[in-house]
Amino acid sequence: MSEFELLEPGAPFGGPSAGGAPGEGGGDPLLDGLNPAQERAVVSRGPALLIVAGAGSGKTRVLTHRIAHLIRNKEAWPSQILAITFTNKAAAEMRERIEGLLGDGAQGMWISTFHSACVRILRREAERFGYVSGFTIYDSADSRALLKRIIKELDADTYGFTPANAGSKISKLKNELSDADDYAATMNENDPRDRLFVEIFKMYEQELRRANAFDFDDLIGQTVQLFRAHPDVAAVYQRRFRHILVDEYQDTNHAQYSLIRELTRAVAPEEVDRLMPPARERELDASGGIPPASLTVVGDSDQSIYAFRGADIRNIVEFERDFRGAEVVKLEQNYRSTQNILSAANAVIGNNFDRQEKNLWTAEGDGAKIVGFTGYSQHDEARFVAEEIEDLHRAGTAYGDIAVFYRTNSQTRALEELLIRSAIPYRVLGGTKFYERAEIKDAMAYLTSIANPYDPIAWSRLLGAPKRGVGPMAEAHLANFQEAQGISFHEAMLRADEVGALGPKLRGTARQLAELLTRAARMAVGGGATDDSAEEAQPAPVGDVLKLILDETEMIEKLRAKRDPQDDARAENLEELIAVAREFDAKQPGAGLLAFLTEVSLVAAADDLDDTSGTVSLMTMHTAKGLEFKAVFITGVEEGLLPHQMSVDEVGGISEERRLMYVGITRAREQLYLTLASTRATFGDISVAMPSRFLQEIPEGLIDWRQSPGEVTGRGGTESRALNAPRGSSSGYGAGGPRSRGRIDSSVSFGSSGSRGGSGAAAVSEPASGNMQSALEKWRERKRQAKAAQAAGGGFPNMIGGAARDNGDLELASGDRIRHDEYGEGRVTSVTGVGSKRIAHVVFDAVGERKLLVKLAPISKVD
DNA sequence: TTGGCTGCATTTTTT
DNA sequence: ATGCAGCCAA
Repeated sequence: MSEFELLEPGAPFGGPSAGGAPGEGGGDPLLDGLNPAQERAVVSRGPALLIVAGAGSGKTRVLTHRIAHLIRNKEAWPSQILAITFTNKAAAEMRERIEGLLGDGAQGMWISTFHSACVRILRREAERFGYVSGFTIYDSADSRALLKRIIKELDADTYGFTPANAGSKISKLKNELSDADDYAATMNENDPRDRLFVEIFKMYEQELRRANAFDFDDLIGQTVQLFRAHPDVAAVYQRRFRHILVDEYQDTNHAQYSLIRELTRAVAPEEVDRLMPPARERELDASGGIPPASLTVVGDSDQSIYAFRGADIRNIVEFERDFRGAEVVKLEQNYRSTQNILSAANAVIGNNFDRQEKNLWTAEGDGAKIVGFTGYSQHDEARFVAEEIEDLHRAGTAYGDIAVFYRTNSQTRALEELLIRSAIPYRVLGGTKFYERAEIKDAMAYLTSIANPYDPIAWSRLLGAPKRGVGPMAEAHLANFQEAQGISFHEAMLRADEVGALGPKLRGTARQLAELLTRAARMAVGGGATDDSAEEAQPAPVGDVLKLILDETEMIEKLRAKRDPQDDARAENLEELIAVAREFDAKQPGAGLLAFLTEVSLVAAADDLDDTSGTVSLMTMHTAKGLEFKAVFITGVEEGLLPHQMSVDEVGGISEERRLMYVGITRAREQLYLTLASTRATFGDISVAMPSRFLQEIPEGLIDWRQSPGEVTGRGGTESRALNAPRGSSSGYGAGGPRSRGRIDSSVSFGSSGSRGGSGAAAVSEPASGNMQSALEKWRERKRQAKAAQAAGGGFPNMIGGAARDNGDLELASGDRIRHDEYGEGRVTSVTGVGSKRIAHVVFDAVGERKLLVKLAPISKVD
């Protein structure tokens, strides 16, 4: 491949810097404006370097400048650089910044994620170990689909196995580079569950191989195995990459660590002799081997938040012991946040006992105080967030500079609802990703199957989408035939006539489908030219292949023909997919179907951040890592949520949650909001939420409570103080500045007729002190208002009323007269259910009998 | 075989 | 509350 040609010119290897003495300032533009620690991190040379980079300490700058410095000084060729990041987004940004420093000089560098780098290697070397270069990459949904079949076949569900738990167990093992045999060797022989798991694991591996597919974890693990089993293959990369740089090193797992180890191994003299092309004199050390690559890792153990998926914090903690002669540079000066924000971050993280001391500081000022707010419910909390965002926006902060973080994806609902209502443009990062949508997966299944006609998951999926009368029975017959003949699924369908059990109609359908896939496959590789002319045979653009599939299957038309408005959205998503493919074709002409599939498989949540301009960003705190915003809201700062309930019994769980909180806090440049709710609905039931312990770890002077937890629970006293609520010296509700607090309550009834807007605004416009008395008073006032709102009736039934409306303690009994916004008046015949699930059976005068959820229905009592 | 209905589990974070 | 899975009827 062409990358290797870049090795040609004689390059000095890790030797004394050939040119311009670094470090002497000397107006080197790459060192201008760096602080001493940063400069050291750029110019240091040696076998290994650990850059301990606190949040916001300019590590990307250091990393990019270090690479540019190596190139500029002719210490390395671009092709000898391997830079590994965690997300594609980070990789793209790094490449961009290096190009900014070097121009075209960045050509030929490998700047990618662990996963992309491994795919690249595996595709090139796949044949060596029984795979084909066109292998499919299974995402977790695909893995689960496969596991589901296996568990069913083994009847393992009766032992409590689910695709999810078996999958995560397998994933954990693979991250440790263990296989089924390793597990079998250490398991309890007498435990049937263990033995069954080994069965599942083995069958899973076998099926993956048969499908010519890798799962996510394999990408790393198999690359390591490849290097270990084939030293000559490893030597190619060990020789090639002279400088390896790894970002977010604290989040590497054992497999990734091993990969780095393999890549930074010296090449033994006897391997050198087998190298193609022959090694050059200057590449060799005294023994006749090739010396190990230099390794630079950047990380911050305080930001390690992926232990749950195998990240091993020891990788960074023990780096110095691991890589002899390693130098350590600490970056502690923060260039991102105000001192108040940093103090809060330091205070929180300081409660983790087993950490290296590190203190972020900034030369900038204290900045604004952190704002705290406690809502009565998650809707109340969300409303506060929405209103603050409006205020920020009015005051000149762009929407794109604002982010809202949360612990779990399910928290987006309430937030989205209020943002929509407030007409605030926003986007949700992560969560249900574009490529996880059913219709997109359907369409992608065709492309996957074209690239890999042995993939049963893709094939099975495309059979049923769109519906064409092929059910489980027909699928099983075809699959059996496929397996018995050892042919691809496409061939099996092409020869459907030989499958006795199939009716004539199904045979026809199968053949037709096979012909379409074959035609598309021929298009994808290049017009089906003969071997000799293969070079001229141009592979068709991915967009054209996709278009052919969608046209022939009429997937879009069929969706449009349905009545459900959701299906219109699905059709649009498919149009969007075509656009995505076309864009890919334009950006990487001739890259081909396989490259497109790879890219799609490896896009991460944070990757589609690119076009964040003009919208508020919503994301989990995990997704937020590596990003920064002028204003940040951290929501749901409650016990059970942050720290999450699931983490409390796990060893080290709380510490990890604390680091997550730390990551969240340190994303903010100027303004930080911490919000929570005193009650939260989970599974439809409402439960009381306690403020997070992390709140108490923040010095009280740093937080300006707009509404403290004490005020909201009504049990003010103790909690107020514990939670730094302003005692007496309240900066309470409404005293916060030139804003009209009234909006908070008026928006409760947003969407209903404006008839009671006035009273709502009046009710809370008076400043209140943070004591219990007034908190209670306010709470009562709120209730009164809510009642008044109901009594007023009227309003728009279609507004997202459910959330804002909460009839709460509305008591109904058989015989009561009520008024419904839509149905008019009626009489209650009975009330069933309890609590929030009470249902009123009502006979309406106009429309007859209806069943209504008392809590949420737009109803009120008529006296 | 499909589509609709009912019942149930769901909520930790992701390359 | 919602979405998915499994069951049943057409």
